[in-house]
Amino acid sequence: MPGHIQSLERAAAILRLLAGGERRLGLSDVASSLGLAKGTTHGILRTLQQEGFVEQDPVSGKYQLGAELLRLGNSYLDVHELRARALVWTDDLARSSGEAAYLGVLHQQGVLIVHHVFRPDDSRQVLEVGAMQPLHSTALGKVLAAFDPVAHSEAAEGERTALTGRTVTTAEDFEAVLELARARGWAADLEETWEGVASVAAPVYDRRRMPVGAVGITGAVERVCEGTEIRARLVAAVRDCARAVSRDLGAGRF
Amino acid sequence: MPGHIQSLERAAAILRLLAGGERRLGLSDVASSLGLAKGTTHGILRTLQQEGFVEQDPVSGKYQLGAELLRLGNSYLDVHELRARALVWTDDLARSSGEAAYLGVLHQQGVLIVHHVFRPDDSRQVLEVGAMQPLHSTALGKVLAAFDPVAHSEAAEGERTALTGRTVTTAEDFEAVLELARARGWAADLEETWEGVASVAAPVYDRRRMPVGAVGITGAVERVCEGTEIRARLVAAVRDCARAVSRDLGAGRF
DNA sequence: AGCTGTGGTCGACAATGTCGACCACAGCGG
DNA sequence: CCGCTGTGGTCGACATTGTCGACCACAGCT
Repeated sequence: MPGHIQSLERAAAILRLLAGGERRLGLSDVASSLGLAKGTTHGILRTLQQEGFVEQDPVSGKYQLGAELLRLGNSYLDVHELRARALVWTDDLARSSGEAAYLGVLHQQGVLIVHHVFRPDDSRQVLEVGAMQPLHSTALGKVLAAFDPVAHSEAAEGERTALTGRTVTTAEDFEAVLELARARGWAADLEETWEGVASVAAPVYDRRRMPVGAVGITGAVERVCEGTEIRARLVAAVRDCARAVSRDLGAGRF
Repeated sequence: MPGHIQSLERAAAILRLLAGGERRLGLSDVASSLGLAKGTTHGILRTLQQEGFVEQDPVSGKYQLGAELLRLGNSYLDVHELRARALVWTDDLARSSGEAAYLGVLHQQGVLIVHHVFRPDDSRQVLEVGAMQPLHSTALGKVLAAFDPVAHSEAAEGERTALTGRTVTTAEDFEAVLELARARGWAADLEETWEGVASVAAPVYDRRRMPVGAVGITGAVERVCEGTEIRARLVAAVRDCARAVSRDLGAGRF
């Protein structure tokens, strides 16, 4: 049995390394970072380059990620059934709530944003599709951790770094937060990830009633909150959206 | 010399195959499509799955692209210098022109959209970042083919399929179109790709004065055109934007 | 010049990935 | 109900394939 293909694992490690570092990396950097021989690293990089997964700056010789990854990532979105179903509903959610709407799924130890609808005003906003958010501090992450067992263990085992003064970091407090989310059917993030920013999210279920993702909205705490709580109207809008997407996926009535 | 790593090339072929087909593919489909033994294919797929590049539907056993590709594709955008410089200028372009703005680069035989600013109204629009456009019929593609020698040979060798009745397909006509683009410094697409849709684009240069991409706008022909020509105001806006981005990249004055 | 770094090449060696037969299971039709 | 045919998946022998580390050419500093 060819357990796992070594060269592929190494290629993946190289890609992740290039994705992590802000700027381009040289051949020697890559080789030493992964503990590989230069020749080996060069062979992998050359092949990755030929396939378009990696590009090389002709003058400096440094390597960076390639365009083919963007194209394939886009194709991933096309195939994604959850995202396809959620497109129209999240659009309505952003419109009715007046805030940016997000759709996230569990990926490794975080939430991967697979859809993002801009807040419906003319402000300049950057698209966050493909970005990762922490499980322990965001509304999307808490929802996943509360309702998806896999996400729960990832969140429990992972580190809970304090991103603001309000971030929940201890295991007991975090479990209490998840318990509350399970009881209420939704989760909130009150300046626990970014100062001045709050979010609400609710789970999306598939036809087997298994949680497959979370939808939510994020916005300035002054707009999203009323006192120390999320505005009830927004909570209702998010939950309605999550139910609508779940129904589209075949989860039936609740 | 380890020419090219076979297993990596095969893995890339599998990913492209999965990206091409609309729906998920089974192990046997993949193996027969690529002419590989099932065992070999399974080994590659298993590794790709472990690395997150491929996901497997637990019930049907079919394979599809994985979330890690989206994450890496997003990282590619972060590193992309051209895109980073263009962010603010394309935003202004969309605002001043009232149309959707695009930034594209050459990738294989087409234009890869690396940035897309929605038309500034409340209509529902789908993000096209990561999508590909043809070189021979779109304004972005013509600009690249006219100014970038590599793009030119790709376009000349590639097939020019007629997407509408107005698509330029013969080699002579196409070269004339490119000559016009070089003379004017910009290119147009008057319903040559989609019925009722027109676009304008201009080239972006880097610090070595080499063309590295193209910016442009796309919109309904009634709004973008005046008679049989693009509105002069929009052409000027696109060219200004292209110059601004080029200047940001260090191309200096023209 | 000479040093030290870079990316890149080469060839020997064996670890590695490949192949094709084989297995367990599921769905279908007789 | 039972084989048939399809699926995804496993296994072990074989040799192809990728790996290693020394080596090369070049560039930028001392």
